[in-house]
Amino acid sequence: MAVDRLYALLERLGNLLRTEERAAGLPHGLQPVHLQALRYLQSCNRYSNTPAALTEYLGLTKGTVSQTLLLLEEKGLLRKQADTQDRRVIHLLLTEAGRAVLKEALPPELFKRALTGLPGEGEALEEALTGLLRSLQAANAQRSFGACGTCKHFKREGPGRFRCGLTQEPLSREDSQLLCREHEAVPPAH
Amino acid sequence: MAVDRLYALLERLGNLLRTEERAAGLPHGLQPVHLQALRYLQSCNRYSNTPAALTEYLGLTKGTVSQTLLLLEEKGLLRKQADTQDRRVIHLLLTEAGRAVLKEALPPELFKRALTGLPGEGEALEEALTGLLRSLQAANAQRSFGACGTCKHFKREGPGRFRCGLTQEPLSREDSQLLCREHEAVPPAH
DNA sequence: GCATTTAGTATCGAGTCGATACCAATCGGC
DNA sequence: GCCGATTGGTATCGACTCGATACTAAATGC
Repeated sequence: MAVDRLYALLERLGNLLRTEERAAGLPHGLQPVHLQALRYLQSCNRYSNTPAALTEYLGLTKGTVSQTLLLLEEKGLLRKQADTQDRRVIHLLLTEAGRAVLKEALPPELFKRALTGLPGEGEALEEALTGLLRSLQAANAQRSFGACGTCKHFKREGPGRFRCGLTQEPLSREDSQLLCREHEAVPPAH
Repeated sequence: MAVDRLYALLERLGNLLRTEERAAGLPHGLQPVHLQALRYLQSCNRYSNTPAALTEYLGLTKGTVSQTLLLLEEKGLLRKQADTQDRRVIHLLLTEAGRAVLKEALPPELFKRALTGLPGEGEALEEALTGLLRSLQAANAQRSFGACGTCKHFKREGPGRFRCGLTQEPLSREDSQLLCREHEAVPPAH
């Protein structure tokens, strides 16, 4: 029974967010999925700003995402840059216009206002939702797209010096806060 | 900053649910919004099973919802019944087939599985999400569509005997658990 | 080297969704 | 009562999402 109620709650919240997002994108002629793509590209690292990564993130098919990107490029909100190593790969970079739109539209004003009344800045809620999301992603065999610094491959080498255990690349403090498509959550301590 | 993270979390959860829902509806040729409509109609009371109420619940326009209902009626998942009092109003009733589809499809299997691992049956999460939803609905000047028994018009008249302070109608125990479009949350105690 | 896999694009059709226009019934003044 | 305003619902249209399928090109594996 509790499962049904939780499901209904999440569905309703999702719809509300979507409606808000639709309204927020309307002045710019953007749909919810466009804003979501822009937001992802703004917060992902340099290995995860490709159509394929975005496809996994959004949970859509690559054909659908390809169309979305075409539209965003036409509107001048992002540009494509060929990868120097792998000539099949394309990197998606937000333009200044893209950043500006995002800054104006997300999160929607009403969402921010509704959240100010939340107890304890919503820390507990954030933790609970993260747990739920990880659980759902695990059940779906989906990537988690967490922040680099919370990944099990993340290694501390000194004050302000980090490294990725997977690519062996050094990481800056800013890097550690970006989303990574290779992210794997640290298994919870028992 | 915490607002951004919370927003991202909710957006992602919403997308995941939507993807699940899409998959769950596919075998029946139904879209997410169709399942949502069926679920609402299953759990709302007899004053709230109209196109207008569903429109408010889903946050769409009445034209859009009218189309959705046309499709569901064609598929034999619901039937329409004219109101005896107000001849403009139509009541939407799930058919057996509609109930069957819903029972099979929602909540999606993976969601149920993901939730079993949640601490404390998710009671705390449910409470937090309810608070967030109410807050968002208030900010949006939207109706809350809560269960009748949690409404400020709900009156206890004795063991198992209730009454709605708005319509003055007597309510059964089952009535008290159904969603109502006139629902207004009890203001939180200070 | 050659089959397989992976990254991305192109095209098509089904369907959502909002906007606009419309009709019928009810309600509110008076 | 009566007439304008409001409410409940439908119809139609166009923009857009999304999945499915088919395709190209580059990389990978054996």
